[in-house]
This record gives sequence, structure tokens and C-alpha cells, in this order.
Amino acid sequence: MAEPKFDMTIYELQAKISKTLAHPIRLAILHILKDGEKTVNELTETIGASQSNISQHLALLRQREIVETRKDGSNIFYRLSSPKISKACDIVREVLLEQLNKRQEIMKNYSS
Amino acid sequence: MAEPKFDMTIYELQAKISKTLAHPIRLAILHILKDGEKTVNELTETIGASQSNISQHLALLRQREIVETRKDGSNIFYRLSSPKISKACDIVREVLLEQLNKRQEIMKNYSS
DNA sequence: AAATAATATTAGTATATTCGAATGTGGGGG
DNA sequence: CCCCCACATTCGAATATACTAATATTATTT
Repeated sequence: MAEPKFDMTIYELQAKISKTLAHPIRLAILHILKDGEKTVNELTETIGASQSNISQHLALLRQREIVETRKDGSNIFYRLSSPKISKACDIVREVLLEQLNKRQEIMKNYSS
Repeated sequence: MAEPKFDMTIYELQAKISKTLAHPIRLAILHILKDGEKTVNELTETIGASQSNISQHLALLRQREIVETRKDGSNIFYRLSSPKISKACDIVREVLLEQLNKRQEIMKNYSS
């Protein structure tokens, strides 16, 4: 009998979510939404990219169910679909800060 | 005076790390390394991709300082460079599970 | 020193992502 | 009803990623 094969499907699903988080503009959007719901206009003005581009990124986030929307008149408010989203982003940022600190210490040792 | 511009650099760095985590094979590698260091061969056999391909993914993980290496004879052992890496992966997986649960509940409501 | 084993690198091609530009849609206000 | 505002979608070109196949490197064994 063949040994049980290593199953990639969970990693594939996980990669799909990770990919969604792996863009500077989308990370910025998620970071801003951490403080509460925002309209597309607010996000666009804060981030400073084109409305079209922001809307494209929002579409992807919606599709992957990372964010949810609420309609009010002609405005559409976006919010995080789960607090775990920002927790995930936060930990990646911690990894980043850890790396930056490590590099800074190496620099210190060279200059001393 | 111009208002202070929204700064994307932190998100760009963060996206670089997120991107590194956003591939099924790399996620599998990281998950395996959680249990301790492994050689390229062990990783290759467990995952079942080509040696070249695994090596390419390891090169990227090395470059981004997500993993570190140790040489022993002709073997090269890989390990996580920080426990925060697997914590980050774990939380993304939690987001995934949350999504799967949510979808399952919706299905339940449809069939009842 | 040749042969072999473990790993890395390069090249080329296929596929995916990203962005700007243009266009579509839908709901007020005049 | 027409226009404007907020937002979404589509298209095409540029860029980035990923994979296979081939080749290089390095250490070990004979």
C-alpha cells in the first residue's frame, strides 16, 4: 500500500489568503480599516493612489472575504470582516521589526 | 505647508515579507521546519516537489532571512530564523479556518 | 582523481499580478 | 430628466513569479 501522500491543499488555501495580504496598498487599507469603517473616497485620499486602483484592491479583498461592505446612499463603507485579519498583519509586522532590529545590531557591531 | 504625506514604506517592507509567505510550497516548508531543522532532501521528499524547485524556494526564504542554515558535511540543515514566523503562519491559518467555518454555517442554513 | 551524493544556480518559458486609462453603473439633487 | 458624484469594471501593457530542464558546485567515497 502506498504511504499517505503529503497534502498541499491546506497550504494552497492558506497561500491564497497570504497573497491577498501581500501588497502594500492592501496592507495600508487593512491598517486604516482597523480604526473602523471607511468609504472608498476616504481610503483613496488617505493612501493617495488612484480611485480605480483602490477599488481594484478592494474588489480583491471583498472576493477573498477579508473585508465587508455597507451601503449608505451613494457611499460604500468598508470594514474588516474579522479582527483576526489585523492580528495577522500585526504579527507579520513584528517579524519585520525583529529583522530591522537584528540588522541594526549588526551595523552597530561593525562600527564599534 | 503641505500636509504630511501618507508613508507607504512600512507597508512595502511588510508586503515583501508577506509575499515570501504567500506560496503553498514555502508555507509547507515553514510548517515542517516548525518541528526542527531539516535537510533539503528531507524537505524535498516530504513535500514531493522537484529538488530544484524546493531549493529555489529555500533560496528565497534565505534571502528574506526567514530561515537560516547550518552545514554538516554535504548536508545543509534549514531552520526557522524566528518563532514569530510560524506564529504569523498560524494566525493566517486561523483566518482561513474562520472563513471555512463561516461558509459551512451558511451551507447548513440553506439545507435546513 | 573519478564517481557519486547533496544542494545551488541559470535559462527559458508559461502564467499571474499590477496599474493606468477608459468606460460603466446607480443614486441623489437640481 | 439630466448631471454629477461615488464607486466598479474592463482592457491592455508592463512587470513579477514559478516551474522545468539543464548545468554548476561542493563534499564524500572509492
